[in-house]
Amino acid sequence: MDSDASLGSSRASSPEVDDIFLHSRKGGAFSAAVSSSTMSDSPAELSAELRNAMAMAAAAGDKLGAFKAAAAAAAAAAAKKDKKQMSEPELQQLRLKINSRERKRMHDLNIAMDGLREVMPYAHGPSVRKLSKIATLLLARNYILMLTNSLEEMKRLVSEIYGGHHHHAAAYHPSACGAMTHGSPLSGHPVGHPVHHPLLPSTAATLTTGISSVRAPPPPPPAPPTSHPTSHGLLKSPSPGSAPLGGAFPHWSGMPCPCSMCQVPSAAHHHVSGASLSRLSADTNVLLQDCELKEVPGVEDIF
DNA sequence: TAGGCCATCTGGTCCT
DNA sequence: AGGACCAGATGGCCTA
Repeated sequence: MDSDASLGSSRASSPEVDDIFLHSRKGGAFSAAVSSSTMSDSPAELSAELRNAMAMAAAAGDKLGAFKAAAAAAAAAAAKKDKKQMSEPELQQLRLKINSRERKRMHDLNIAMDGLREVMPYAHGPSVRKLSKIATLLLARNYILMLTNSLEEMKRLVSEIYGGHHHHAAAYHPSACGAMTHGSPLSGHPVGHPVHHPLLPSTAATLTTGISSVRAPPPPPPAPPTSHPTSHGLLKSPSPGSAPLGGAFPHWSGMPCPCSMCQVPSAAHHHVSGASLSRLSADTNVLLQDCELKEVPGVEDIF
């Protein structure tokens, strides 16, 4: 049906997104997200030849598939000739085929972006605006840095517990996290780094399988925000019944909060144009809802 | 209404 | 040669 299926990547370094998100795309959420984009597959200036092909194919199937099939067929025929020798309709078919590929590529990119959004610790739900692409990327970067810091901190603590040397103590996470403001030395640090640790429940599995696991139905309304006193238990497991990193983000009680206390050092700051800051700040406010932190410390603290 | 975000088209370049 | 990748242009939609 879909000629795009035959237009798979030819690069070994480009894993087919269908493979990665196979199960997810069978669900409704992704499909809806992807199909929400407008498909202008029927330009007004279609050649009569193409319209005929489309009409014939459309009789047997859906319009988009028919269109793509016709375009692919024509393009395949046209491809045998030199571009300079191709007729106008043939060039048009080729152009349509290329456009279709590019659309698919961008759709795949958006699917990956949605997958990234799903594992990001921010409020999900129909009433919450989706993170923009740039905000998603910046948050993801920060999140990774945060997890990295947490991992190092845990390594340090473990070495302390087992009588190891106190190497690079306080070198990581010099913020208020730790013994200072979070009640206990361990509180305030997120669970979820993909490295299995004997003292912690393995989260590697959930992190990796969450990507390809079956996507849950459309996200439920945002989970009740968890406040600091209860949300920073380091060793807490995900709440029962929640799908770890799949579907709507289950708001792990141990998830890192994006508040300024838990943010990475300022070295992680990046360059964001002033014009973008207002929008990013707006997006950031969504993140802060999880923490019940209404004061926005400034975008620099988040991104 | 301006600005931001996004999808799409398009031509060029790079890679396999 | 074909396809992936990239960036610029364009137009639509939405929000402050």
